Amino acid sequence: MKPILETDTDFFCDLQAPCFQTLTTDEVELVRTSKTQVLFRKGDNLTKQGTFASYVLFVIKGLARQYVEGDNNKTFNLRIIKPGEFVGLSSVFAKNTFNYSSVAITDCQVFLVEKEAIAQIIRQNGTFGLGIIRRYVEQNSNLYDTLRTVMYKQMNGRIADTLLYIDSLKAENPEIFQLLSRKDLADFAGISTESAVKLLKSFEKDGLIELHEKNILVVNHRELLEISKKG
Amino acid sequence: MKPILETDTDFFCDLQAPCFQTLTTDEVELVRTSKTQVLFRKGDNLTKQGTFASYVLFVIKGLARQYVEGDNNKTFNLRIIKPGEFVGLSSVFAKNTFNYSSVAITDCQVFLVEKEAIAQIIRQNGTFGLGIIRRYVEQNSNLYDTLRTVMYKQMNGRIADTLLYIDSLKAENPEIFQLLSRKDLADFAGISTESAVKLLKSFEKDGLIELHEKNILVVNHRELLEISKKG
DNA sequence: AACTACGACAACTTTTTTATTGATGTACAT
DNA sequence: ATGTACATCAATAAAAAAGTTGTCGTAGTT
Repeated sequence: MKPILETDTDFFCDLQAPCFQTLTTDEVELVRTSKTQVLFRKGDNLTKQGTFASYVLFVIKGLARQYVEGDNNKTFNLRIIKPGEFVGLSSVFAKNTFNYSSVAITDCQVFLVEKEAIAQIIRQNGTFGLGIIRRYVEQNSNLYDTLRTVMYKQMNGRIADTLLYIDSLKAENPEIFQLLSRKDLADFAGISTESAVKLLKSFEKDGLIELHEKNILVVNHRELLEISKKG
Repeated sequence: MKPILETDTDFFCDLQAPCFQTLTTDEVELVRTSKTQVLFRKGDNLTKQGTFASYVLFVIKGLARQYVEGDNNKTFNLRIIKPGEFVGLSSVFAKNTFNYSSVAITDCQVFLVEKEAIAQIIRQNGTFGLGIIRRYVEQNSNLYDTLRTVMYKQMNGRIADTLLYIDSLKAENPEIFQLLSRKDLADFAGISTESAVKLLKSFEKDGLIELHEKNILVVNHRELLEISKKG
């Protein structure tokens, strides 16, 4: 019997992703030997906040939602994780545990690399390290934006931000809105589900967006941006 | 701001579980410093088949379902994980990855111990090791039973086995059947959901069980056992 | 060839989850 | 004190998932 979900060979774009292009043959080999590939099905957790993190995840295919968990079932959505992105990078450098959870919103083909291998490669391959740092910096910057949004904006601005963010993913993932419930959107904006529903209706009435079941069409991008800025 | 889900102190039965009673003060300290505690919510994965396993999970509270994943969305349920049980023990000794998935069927308070700590304690505390081995052996034996069931029994025997197994958990967890769907039961028996539904009805007609929505009452234990034996 | 033991599919019903709406309460700002 | 910006609750509607049943096909048995 052969293992079913962990075969190396059945996924052609193995280490084809841009960020691995700078690796030497040896380094590719190191990654290859210390990696495993897993299919996360829609609904599976890629990471669970608080569990030990001994590896980094790299999404090859599929979409996931990253969120932080608070008390009594509150969740706050941070971002949509796309193919080509890492999850749990901080485990390599600092914290021993994942500081957020993430869940597949479509089936996700992911590979996992043990953190020691990543650390080793960064040590010896500056270009690769630079790429990692770049990603890190960007995530960090996004976090600041999010923080600002949560601290200073109110409902309208927040949901506008959320809509703009999700809409920005639509080019690559036209089905993205269908994958998110009203609660998911609310949790991106950090407002109650009911408020989200009401605001969406109100935005629709004002001709900013169109609601087609779960799909949302941004009609007046400019004005949404305005609302986002006003806060 | 204090961390929300990982506090040490907010769960009194910390290391009260029987299997930790033989630990010395030092050993308790070792566990304590290399553990983290996490609340898995209903539906969260405790483990995902194929991911790197650098720790062992110990369930303090709540129930989970352990299963193996096959091709195209087939899952086969292995057991219900109860409080006081370990998940992912094999990661300590052998395989570097979890060889099964598990998912919380109620909220689960769990603590995670890094495998090196467990290994260290086993090295120095034979009694503790013995307990671990005992668990291991039992799980192993159960696996053989399962294998036999799957290989040699047919529908009636399989679903009878499943009913008897779940029923055996009912004393401690009266709500257990309500936590499982027909598909879950079918996946314990390794048969199709439709077959499971039909068999349950037929067992009810024959007076072996009573179906009250999702709850199932085993009426004729003896005869079910008979069916299980006949295969 | 007829039979048995299933799984797969389709149609349908029931249950559960998600979405929606209005009403009420509260804290904070003006 | 009054208004604004929400959350929360409750009631309901709509959508999705789970459960049910009958029919059929196929593979292995007798």
